Amino acid sequence: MLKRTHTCGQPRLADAGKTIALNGWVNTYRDQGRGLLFVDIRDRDGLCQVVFNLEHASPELVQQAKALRREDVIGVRGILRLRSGEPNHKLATGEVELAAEELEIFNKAENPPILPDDHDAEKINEEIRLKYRYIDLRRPRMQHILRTRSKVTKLARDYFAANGFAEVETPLLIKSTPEGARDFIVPARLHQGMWYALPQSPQLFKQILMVAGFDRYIQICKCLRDEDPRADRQAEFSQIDLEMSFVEREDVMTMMGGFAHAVWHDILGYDIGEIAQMTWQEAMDRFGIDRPDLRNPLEIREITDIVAGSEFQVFQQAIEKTRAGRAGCVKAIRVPGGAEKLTRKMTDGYTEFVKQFKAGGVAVAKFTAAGFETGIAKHLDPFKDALVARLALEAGDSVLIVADHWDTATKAFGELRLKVGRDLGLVNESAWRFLWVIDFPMFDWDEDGQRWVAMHHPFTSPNPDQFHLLESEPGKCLSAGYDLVVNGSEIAGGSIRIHRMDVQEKVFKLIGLTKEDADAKFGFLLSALRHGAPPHGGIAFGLDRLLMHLVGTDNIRDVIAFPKTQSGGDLMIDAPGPIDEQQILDCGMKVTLLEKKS
RNA sequence: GGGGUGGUAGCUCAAUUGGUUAGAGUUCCGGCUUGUCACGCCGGUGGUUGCGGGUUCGAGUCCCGUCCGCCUCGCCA
Repeated sequence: MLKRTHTCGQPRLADAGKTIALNGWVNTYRDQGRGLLFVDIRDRDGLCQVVFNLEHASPELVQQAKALRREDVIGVRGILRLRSGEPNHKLATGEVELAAEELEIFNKAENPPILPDDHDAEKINEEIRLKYRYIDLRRPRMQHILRTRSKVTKLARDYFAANGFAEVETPLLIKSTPEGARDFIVPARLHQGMWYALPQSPQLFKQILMVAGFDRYIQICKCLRDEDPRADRQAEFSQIDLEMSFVEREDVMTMMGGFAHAVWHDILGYDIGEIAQMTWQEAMDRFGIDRPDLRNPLEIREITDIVAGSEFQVFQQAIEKTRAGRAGCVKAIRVPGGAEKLTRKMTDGYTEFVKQFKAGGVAVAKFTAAGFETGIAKHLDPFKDALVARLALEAGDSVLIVADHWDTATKAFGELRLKVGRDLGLVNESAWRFLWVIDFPMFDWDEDGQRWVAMHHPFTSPNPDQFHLLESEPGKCLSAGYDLVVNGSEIAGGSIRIHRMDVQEKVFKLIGLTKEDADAKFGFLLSALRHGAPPHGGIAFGLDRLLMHLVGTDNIRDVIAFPKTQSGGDLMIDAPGPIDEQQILDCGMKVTLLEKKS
């Protein structure tokens, strides 16, 4: 085998005169005629031009070189030299070329369905790219992304090892749990009729590792949730998962903040500085979402108190609504300069936009020196002074208003705020805005189930000053949870956990788990908590989403080597697929598909 | 489960109101070409219009069903 002396991106002018050898793929070939043939050879770190001077070559070499085609895998040996023609400044190796004397064709390639070219890739159907992933991954962009991913995981292991963390693997075949996402399930051959579940996270195992005295644990692990994917969500995804003993909220946040600092510093050369903090309530009130994008300057203001006396039916009806113990509300966004920037077509579109979040629509008015104009101006005029003060209105602004249930108005406006910000170009796309969101409620009221559900997960502890509310006013009890948000995207989330059995039992009871259920599902946890559980807490970093930010993509499939489609398929291996009947029988089962409801 | 959108040559796209033999660029194949680098020039191959029905003298185009990709609501403790 003709083995390389350099990778394809390495040769430089300083190496000129040396005999070197390269291994790689034929990126392009440019046949100049009887005597001259250029081949760009590509490997993981770049391109190098190879030139064949065919007049002085053996007939075998001429024949082989002439037959080279894209994606053939070759080895070339020859003398590296300064290019005779103009240098190519687009290539790191652009000043030199390899004058080929020896060529070994390791493998001829069939005419490739797609070419691993970043220039083309943007246009190619992702479906084709996923089917031929082994070609798509040859692209410099994809190589860069997956190598960045590798750098991040190495950085995580180094950083946390230096801070006393031990990497421990937790099992993939575990038990289904009632709360949370749908589990992927696996039949248990040795216990016919029983099922394993694949983990949604190593949550309980890492807590038990704390009980087991490991003090500080980390794992870079796969988590699986059988829910529908999105552009930034896959059923199978990766976490940098950690847990610490003898800590309070701030200790975990400092540790994880330090890691975020190291990542942005080492990968992007960017100093993220001090990470700001905001309570969940403030985030919801000002931004309508628990992961505010602080690059967007628009803010939401509640004006329910101001317009409470309004005759306007829309306001009246909204305020009279109640749900989940919260009164309806009227909220407003001031859009600076909106009188000119927001067209009728845009604002009509906003009404359509918020309907997908169940809101009735968006009311609009312009504000000028003379007062409110257009839209619902006459319903706002009576409250002009108070509204100007609350919203800091200036002439030329527009006001967008949503009146509805609190949760509906909050959600709709939270999403609309992002859309308006994008539409008007108010978001500085190049900025990094980090934020810790803290003081989440412990529980959400579930109208359908008529019960409390854990907002984070049921092992989250109340904040130290909140324990007295746990039973008396669970809806007001705040948790010791924390989410790390960057540019409106949640990249990490965690909490201080409950380490006392009596507290854990109370929470289980509150979310409607009977003692029998709790024992059946989580008896091992309760037992562990009885046998010397230290105060502990942890956090998990979403590795895929982290990478999306670092490499600048809004498609999670770009940062996963072999991702799945929205229907959970792998287009390369054509999964999922059928299995042999014997495999099913081995599990003591037979399969009967139910009729699809029409 | 719902909403939206797309599927035509290996790839990226076009095809007027339902109307001739479904075109173009690129890849690929052949020829030419000694300094190209998205090489260039000439010629050629290449089609189950996702799949299955239907309407029609005639369907890429209209209708019904179905599969697949993407975006999204629900969902994602």
